[in-house]
This record gives sequence, C-alpha cells and structure tokens, in this order.
Amino acid sequence: MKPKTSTEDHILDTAREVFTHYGYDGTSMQMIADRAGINKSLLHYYYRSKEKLFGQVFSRVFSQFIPHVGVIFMSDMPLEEKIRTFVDRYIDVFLANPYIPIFVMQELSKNPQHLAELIREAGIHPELMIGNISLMLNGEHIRMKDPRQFLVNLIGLCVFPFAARPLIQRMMFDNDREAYDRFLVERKEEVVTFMLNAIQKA
Amino acid sequence: MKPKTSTEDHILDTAREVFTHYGYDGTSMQMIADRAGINKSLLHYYYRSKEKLFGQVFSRVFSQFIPHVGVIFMSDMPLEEKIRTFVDRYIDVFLANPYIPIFVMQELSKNPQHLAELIREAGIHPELMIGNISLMLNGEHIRMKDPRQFLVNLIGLCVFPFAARPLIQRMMFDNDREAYDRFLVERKEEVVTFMLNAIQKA
DNA sequence: AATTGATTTAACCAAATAGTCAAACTAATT
DNA sequence: AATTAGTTTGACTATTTGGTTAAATCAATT
Repeated sequence: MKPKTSTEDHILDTAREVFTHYGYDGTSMQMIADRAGINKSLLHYYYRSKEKLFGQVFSRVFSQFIPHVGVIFMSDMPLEEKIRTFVDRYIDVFLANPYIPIFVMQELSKNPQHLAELIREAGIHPELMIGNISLMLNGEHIRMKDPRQFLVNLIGLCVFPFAARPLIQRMMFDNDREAYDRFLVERKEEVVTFMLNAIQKA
Repeated sequence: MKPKTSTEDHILDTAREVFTHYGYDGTSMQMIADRAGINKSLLHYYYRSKEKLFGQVFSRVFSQFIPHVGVIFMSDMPLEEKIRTFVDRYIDVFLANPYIPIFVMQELSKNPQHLAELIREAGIHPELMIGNISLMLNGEHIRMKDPRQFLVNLIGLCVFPFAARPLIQRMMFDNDREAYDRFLVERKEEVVTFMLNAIQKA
C-alpha cells in the first residue's frame, strides 16, 4: 500500500542511511540500490547524479545538525529552562540518528565550499543568535560573557559523546551499548547542571 | 642530503597528510604517490597494500588522539594544575594537526573492529585512568563524582572546536581563520576555569 | 670493470566505479 | 484493443581503482 511517490522517497531515505554511515566516498550507488532493493539506474532516473543525490541528503541532515538555537534562546523562558530545553532536544536528535555528527563534520571538513550556501538555505542567522545570547549573559550573576565560548561549550558537550561514541563506549563502558545509552540519557541532566555551575559567578 | 631511509618515512608522512584530510575512502594510492613525488609502485614496495599503509598511519595518529591522561592525572600536581596541563597539551596537539579529531572519529565509526587491539597497542589502561580520576573527585568540595562524565566533558571541550572547525569558523567568525585561531588559544584558559567552576560545589 | 643487491619505474591487469541507453514493463486514457 | 506516459530493468561504456611484474637504475663491493 505504498503511496505513489514511494520510490523517490524510499531512495532518499536509504541514501541517507548509507551516506551518513559510510560517508560520500565510502558509499557507492550500487550499495544504495542494493539496500533499497531496486535497480541502480533508478537512482539516476530520480536524482541525476551521485553528487545531486548526496546534495539532497546532506542539506536535510545538515539542517538537523545545526541546532535552531535562535528559536529556543529567543523565548522568554528562564535561562535554566532554555539550556535544559536545548540540551534535551538536541541530544534526542542524535539518539535517534547517531551518525549525524561525524557525518556532517567529516564532509564539511573535506569540502567546506558550499557551507555558506547551506547556512543560508537552512535559514540560519548566526549574528542574531550570537547577539541574542550575548544579551542573556549580561546578568549580574553570570561569569561567562563571551557568547561564542558559551555556544561552543554547550554544543560541544552535547555533540562530542556521539561523535566519539565507539571510542568512549569501548574504553569506558566495556563496549556495553546499553550502558552507554543510559549514560547518554543521564547526561542530559548532567550537562545542564554542569553548564549552569560553570557560567555562574562563584 | 636526505638520510638513507628517507623514502620510506617520506611516504608515511605524506600518507598521513592525505589520509587524515580525505579519509581512507577519499584517498587513492595515486594521490599519495603524486603528493610525495614518487611512483605509485613504491608505495606497494615499502608497504604492501593500501590497508597496511593506512594501518601504520592510523595507529600513529590514534595514539596522538588518545590523551595520555594517566600520566598527567597520576602526578601530584594540584587539581587545577592537572586540568590546565592536560588542556594545554591536548589543544596544542590539535593546533599542530587539525585534522586528527575528525579523522580518528570518522574511521572508528566506520569500522570499530580493531579498536580493542589499537588500545592495547597504544598501551592505554582505561580502568586505571577511571579509578584514578574517581579518587581525585572524592574531595569534599567537589560536586561532580562520576569520572566518566568528567572525562567526556573535559575531552569534549577540547576536541569539539577542532572537529567542527569549518562550521564554527564560518558561522561565528566570518570565516576568519586567524580570528578562530586566536579564539582557540584563548580557549585554553576558558576551558580550565569553565571546568573548575563546573565541578566545584556552589 | 664486473657483480650484486636494493631501489625505482613504466606497462599492464582485473575489478569496481558513475553514468548512459534502449528496451521492457505498468497503468491509465482513449 | 490501441495509445500513451511514466517507471524499471539489464546490458553496456569509459574511467579509476588497488595491485603485479619485469625491466631499468643506482650504489656499494669485489
């Protein structure tokens, strides 16, 4: 009972799975076709080339990776709740799609040329975001004043455990997948209190 | 006036450059040969296959990526100095070899099979490290008790800005390379005080 | 100068790759 | 039943890939 457009979407979904796991160079059109259970020519029929297909996948995944900080930090929640909301949602995204962080960072590192376009395309306005957070950090009781350091710390604390998952899981958790998943969930609260303690004046 | 063994080493160095930037799949033997200014067959003469060559490169780079926390945290420095020393050295490694973080994480994510062997080979003993840090966090004035969360936070704060460099540099620094380099240096001190504030009891 | 061993090269091979194309199939319309 | 337009396939191509091999070059020793 697939809807009419199923094939095209099915290809995109499969391509996303394979590309995000193995990267652009590590993925062949044949792999995608096999995994999708269709003929390779169909990939070219719907998406003209590997690059085009990859482009579609990447811009989707990219907009998931870029945290829409603006929306959350623009609201009138108290600081603590802003941080908590952000951490919560962001970590959830990665729990559902574990390969996103490495994938995005690796591909961007290999060719950052289209980055400007991607940012525009995703409707992100970094300057606003920065200015916004700068205001927020202006309070009397806040130690940390640099919005950039704040953001890098906050995002890094969320992203890193996913990017380095194999390593950490093996070295610190006896390669026990479930134990590491529990760790990641506990981490939501941990990151929030960690951030709050760190930015407040002693 | 190259020393006798120059070719073999030259190949390994060049391979490291290319592999770390473009990844295993993104690198061809021809690329390495060209960049090294030698014939492709020489690569096979000295290192029998692409996998073997890559293996040598990876285990070298891997041992640079794994922070030798043990040595530093086993010493009798005061806590603050331990953290400062660690952050300082670790960030310096990446300032000198910017591609290491993404490279290691990406390749490990694609195939984590040899990880156990690599860890053994690098002479790392995670359990000792963990136990060690656990003791250190036992002080009355320390809030954070979980050595794993501590380590992931500490390492993540150092690694992330390098892994996500293209993104952060573009979004927060107008793609100004030098500005971002300054940011990274300032960050050494920032991370230290950030960590100290975060782990201490309010 | 001749011999010997290690180094370096050019020519080659089989497999895999992205991409093309015409033919076959499907389903709806006339 | 015939036509038509969209979909799917298998066969094909040109290029690139990792890898092999025999010949050429080089450097030291006799």
